[in-house]
Amino acid sequence: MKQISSRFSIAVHILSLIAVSSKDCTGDFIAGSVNTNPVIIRRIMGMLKKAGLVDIRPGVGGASLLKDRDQITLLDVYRAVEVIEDGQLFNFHDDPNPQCPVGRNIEAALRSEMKEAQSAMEQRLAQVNLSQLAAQFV
Amino acid sequence: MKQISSRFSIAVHILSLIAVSSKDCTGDFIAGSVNTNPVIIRRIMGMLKKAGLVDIRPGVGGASLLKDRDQITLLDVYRAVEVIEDGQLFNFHDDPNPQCPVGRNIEAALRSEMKEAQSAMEQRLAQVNLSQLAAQFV
DNA sequence: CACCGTTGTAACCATTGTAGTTACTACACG
DNA sequence: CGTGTAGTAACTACAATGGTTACAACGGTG
Repeated sequence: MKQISSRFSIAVHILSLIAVSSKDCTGDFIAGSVNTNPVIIRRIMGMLKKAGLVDIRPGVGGASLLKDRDQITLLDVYRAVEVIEDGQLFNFHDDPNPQCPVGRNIEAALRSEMKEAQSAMEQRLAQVNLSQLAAQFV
Repeated sequence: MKQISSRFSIAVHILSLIAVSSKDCTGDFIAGSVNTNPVIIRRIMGMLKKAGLVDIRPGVGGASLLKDRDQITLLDVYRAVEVIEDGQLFNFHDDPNPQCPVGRNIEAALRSEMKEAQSAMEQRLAQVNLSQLAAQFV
């Protein structure tokens, strides 16, 4: 299966850098720490900006957090960069046969469980914020 | 992002059919209820067979469960069909820069949280078995 | 045994998401 | 104005997915 995109881990990396770094964080500087192309960083920072997590200064460069470090959770970051259709982690096969009792009823039953499982994961992500994470790499 | 493959929902559909159906479940019959190509069904049933969940009779056709309905959880099905590298739902970007304090330490910290989030989802899937699901479509 | 329906695969295709690259424009400041 | 940065568009390469056709292997039944 396709894993959840590394955009998420890169985004967390970006925000951590901005959080702990006193100096100006330019896209190229971040790209050096993440070890990837600056355009990748700019794309993801664009998503973080759109989500209202960071402020980016065009022209002169540099980024800063728009919220307090302990107000940004991993779920916020996940939601900012993992744009899925309808936010549904699980895919459901199209058009089960309504003539069949199983085909007719399985969708509602299974979708409910899928939603619960996804929610369990998201709740766990919501428990961790940037401060807690940054404290782990002293 | 790419959603979790519909193989999972189809696999649950297949097992539900086998569980509630008294007559022989052939691949073509199941394909009719799922509303897809029989080869898709055979591929997924092959995974379920390899996982030890079902027994399939070649030649004459027909499948049956190898475990009791309440001994097969959604997590069993998920693990049977969603084969990910190392079983890791989250992807982590390669080779953060070890020269940078953030790049050097973020991987361990973040991987730990990713593991917890994935585990939370899987634990939720493990709470539901085929009997409970089948009971929902009376 | 011959036939028939089924399972088990291999091969191929179109579509989509991902990650990366190059190139260019827009912007802010000294 | 010149420099360095952000913001994008366009393109490539690669992999997963879902689907399709085709064919071999298998197991009963007439």
